[in-house]
Amino acid sequence: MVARRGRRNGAEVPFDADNAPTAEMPAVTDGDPVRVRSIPEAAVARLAVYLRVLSAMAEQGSTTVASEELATAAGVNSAKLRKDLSYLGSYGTRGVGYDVRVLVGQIERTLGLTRQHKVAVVGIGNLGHALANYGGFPGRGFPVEALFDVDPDLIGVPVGGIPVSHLDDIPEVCAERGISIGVIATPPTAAQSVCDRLVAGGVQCILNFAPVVLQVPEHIEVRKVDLAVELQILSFHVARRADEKKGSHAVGNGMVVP
Amino acid sequence: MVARRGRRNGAEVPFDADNAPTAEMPAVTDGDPVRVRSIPEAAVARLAVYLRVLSAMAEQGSTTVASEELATAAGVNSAKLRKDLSYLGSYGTRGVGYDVRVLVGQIERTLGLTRQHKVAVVGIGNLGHALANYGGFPGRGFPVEALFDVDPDLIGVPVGGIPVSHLDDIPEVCAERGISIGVIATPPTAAQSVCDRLVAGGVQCILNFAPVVLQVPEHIEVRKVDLAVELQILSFHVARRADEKKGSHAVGNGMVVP
DNA sequence: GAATGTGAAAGCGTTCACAGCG
DNA sequence: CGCTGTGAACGCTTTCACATTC
Repeated sequence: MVARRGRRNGAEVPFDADNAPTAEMPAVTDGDPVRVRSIPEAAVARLAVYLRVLSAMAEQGSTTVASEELATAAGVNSAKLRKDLSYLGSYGTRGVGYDVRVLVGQIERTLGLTRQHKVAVVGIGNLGHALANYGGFPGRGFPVEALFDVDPDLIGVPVGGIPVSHLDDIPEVCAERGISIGVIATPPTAAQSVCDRLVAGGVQCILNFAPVVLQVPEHIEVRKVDLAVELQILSFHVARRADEKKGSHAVGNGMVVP
Repeated sequence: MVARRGRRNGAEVPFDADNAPTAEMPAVTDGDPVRVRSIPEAAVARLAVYLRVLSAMAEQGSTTVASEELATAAGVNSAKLRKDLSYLGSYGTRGVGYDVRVLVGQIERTLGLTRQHKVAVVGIGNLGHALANYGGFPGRGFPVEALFDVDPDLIGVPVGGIPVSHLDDIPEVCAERGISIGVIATPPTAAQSVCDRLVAGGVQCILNFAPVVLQVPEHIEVRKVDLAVELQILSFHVARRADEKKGSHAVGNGMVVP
């Protein structure tokens, strides 16, 4: 996966390649004082997955879960899972497992999900439409509060309950409504300019669906979702597999081409 | 199940790198034509990005490009870029740079883009619709050749030129049409069952938009695109930043005290 | 007995810095 | 001289394995 990674551009920074995911915090105990040791970026992504699995388990009435079980459900191995959870602190009970609700709470806190993050979607084409209609976005906590497009026919039309505004109004509207996450679902040509306006509007993070490498200031976090890249990675694996005729030994499914 | 982790080797040629984890091949790679070695997964993802940038450059008439320039355009540093390209072989000219067209060709070949990969989209809701309408999918080479849904009102209706079939017909239709990539855009509850049927239909790779961890046989490659996870990662960074008022002093990677 | 939490080791991936070549 | 190609150093992740705790 992934693989991923967002920001970074700033061409020539002398030293300080920054980018080190560090997040430190004061200490201890439960309650609100979050204790955030620096958590590896890779672990953060998995925490979100664990959270989903745990939520499902909670709904089904599970109260505790062992690392092995949770790991399996999340598609990782148990050592990794325990290590990941250990970044949150020690919330398990030896010989028993983890309390599901406690863990849900801890992960939510760590991921900052106790706060709401208002989302703007830019580009109300097929994809933007789909995103806007997700209605309150996955698992709530990410309400869509602004939509933008250039198409005059769309301006003012409500999509998923929110009227579409014009691209030109991005900075004001975002600032006004306190948008913290901008989603770019425009054609590639518009993406950079949209991005700049989002930044101008005070947005802190950007989720970019446009196939472009965005240039952003240091302090803006960017994640990209690139369909073409995903498909090409899959294509690579298909090709690799096809060339793997060599392995000979009992590989299930032969399918070789001389 | 465990997250997969494939052995990866190169894409090409009779020779099969011994693919043992550690070993780099001894340097002896002389100017041989395309001798393969294993390409890191992370590099593969970037190759796709380089390819896009290079194609754009080619269209604008560039014939050669230096690593520094290409790297900047792709949002990486030049050392990484050169390393990545070196996995393809030596196609640059010292003191000059890379020939754009040659590089495009090499990357396409490595990514398996010289072949077509037929795509099926399952779940013709908002997102599936958007995907189906991408029409021939990003950058051609990934024609959508089958659509599936459960909704009786949708069956038979053409979307983006392809009539929608029923989920139950996934195995037959996929096998018939030689689908190699399945895209899952269904609600989470349906995803695993859809996945199983795609596999039964001979699909080799799956791109999963549903927020579920899919269980698949060893030989199937899965990539997931998870909106909720992306947003939660961004949320984490917002939270981290908010808590960062603490270290106060300038960016310099403050290793803060507990 | 059972399962967590974690140092230490093993793998990977990125960056450095320079040799090598046009 | 300029720029590629790459061994080697470095740092992040994952895995191992076991002491620790309930």
